[in-house]
Amino acid sequence: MEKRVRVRFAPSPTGGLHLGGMRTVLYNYLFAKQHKGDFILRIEDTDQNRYVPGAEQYIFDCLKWSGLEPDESPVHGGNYGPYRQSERKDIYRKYTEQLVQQGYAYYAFDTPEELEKMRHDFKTESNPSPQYDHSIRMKMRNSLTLSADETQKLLGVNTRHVVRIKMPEQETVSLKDMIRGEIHFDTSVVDDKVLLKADGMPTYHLAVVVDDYLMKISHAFRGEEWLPSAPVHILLWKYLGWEKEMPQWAHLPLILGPNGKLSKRDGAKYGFPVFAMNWTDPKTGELTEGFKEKGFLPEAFINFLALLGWNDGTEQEIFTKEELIRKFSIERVHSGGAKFDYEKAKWFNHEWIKRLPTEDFKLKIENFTSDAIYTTNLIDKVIRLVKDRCTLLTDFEDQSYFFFKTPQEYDLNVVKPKWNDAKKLFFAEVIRNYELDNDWNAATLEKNFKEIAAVNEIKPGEVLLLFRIMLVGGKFGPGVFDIAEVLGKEETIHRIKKALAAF
RNA sequence: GGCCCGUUCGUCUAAGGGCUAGGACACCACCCUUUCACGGUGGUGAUACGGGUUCGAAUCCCGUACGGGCUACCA
Repeated sequence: MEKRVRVRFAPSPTGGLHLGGMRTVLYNYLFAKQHKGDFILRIEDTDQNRYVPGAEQYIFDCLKWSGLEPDESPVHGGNYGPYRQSERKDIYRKYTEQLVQQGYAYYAFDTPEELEKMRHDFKTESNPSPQYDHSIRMKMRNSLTLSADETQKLLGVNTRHVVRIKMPEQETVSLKDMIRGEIHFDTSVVDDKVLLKADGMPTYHLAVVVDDYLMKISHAFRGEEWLPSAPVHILLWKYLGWEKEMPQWAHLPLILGPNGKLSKRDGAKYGFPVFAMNWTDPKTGELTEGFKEKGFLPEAFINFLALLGWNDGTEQEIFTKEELIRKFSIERVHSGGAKFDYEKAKWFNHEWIKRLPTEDFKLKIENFTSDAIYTTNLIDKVIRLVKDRCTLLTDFEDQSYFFFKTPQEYDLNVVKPKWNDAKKLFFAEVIRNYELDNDWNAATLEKNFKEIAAVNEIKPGEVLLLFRIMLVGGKFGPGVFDIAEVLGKEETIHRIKKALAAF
């Protein structure tokens, strides 16, 4: 049977597209691709209050950058549309009516004020948050307590109402989770969840069941936070007569921050991204940083995300997307939450940068490097020398600017104690020697440099560091003769002369 | 409060009744490099606690503690 795996998002980045949400996408994607099935994205536009302009496109951009594009979605289309819930209101209404007729659900006319009063009146020390459940529902205004005539009258004049599921008393609902095994719930402690809201839009509980059935979803993986409402969904599958077609469930563990669950705030507070890409909230103007703009490769992003709660049982840590598709198994996903470690995430990125061919690296750093540097003819040579020193793509310019700019200042603290007339003469000789050099490669440059030092009875250690300061200004950078080779004869000699004047 | 989920080095994790509990990140030391990184070698460091089952428990069972989630006309 064909596998159809789906993930759902609210059109609001905070509604699920942080690290945890992205990992949910990733696991759904890997499972679908492994079984040659379809990966389906749904958009949860059931709550207009949560809708954020531009968020839907942003979600797709993030998936595209990560290489996790869905096969079916509101923007990609498919044979099971429409894919937006706001366009499926009639469908939800129809199944809701069916549930009411069969006695599995009921109309509730309680106003928000009445609900609030209920929560206040029934609040006790041992029950701080009373629920609309079997013990309360007969004390409220709904089609269970009202006569049929009264109910019809209220409905006839379009009284605002919701439809609630009628949770049975003292039944045990069991769920078989692919990660956690069998889980049991007592229906007495689950409340009568709203299925259809007063505005005619479904809640998640109704939509997830109706959509999954109609769209022939075979596997549904979602965050652990959904576990408590799973009995509602299972009962709905049963009540609607679709139990045999119910998807297989897996509830993924949470991703935690430095203290407690990972939040958008953690990112700002500890200086690491929690979103795949930069997001500017159009309402507040607040910017949340993304891994992309921070200088991460998408390959590294999905690699560390996949390993946050899963491994293949070997000691392998670096996986390509293709390897992940091949080796992923939902059964090996952990049941416990995982704390996000930014240092390790950076390590993954470094590993991926080291594996990147220089031509690919060059393409990746284009947006992180100023034009003045990127367009020089030295760039390819510099990349070869500097690439492996970059942990983030943004590191490149810091690691290479001195190739393109003659030092204006020198680390004189290093120079002073070593500087004397003998060194001055030594470098004058180096200049003379290098001026005659037609080969200009690091090996001969080093050989000649050390020969001159030997002749002058100077230990190479006495002058190597000075040479470095002359070329780059400080104690940093790749091998000093490699730098000289890339700089070229003219610039190298120019820098020595300039430094000689400045020391 | 109730319900549900969870707990192995600081962090991510391996070990599914049987050797000195293995690896990675981070940290430390040494080597390499007369810079800083990379790299190499080594080191510090964990089965939450208490019972039970068993010849034998990180592993199975019970309890406790701790952490997390849910408890909306949000997802």
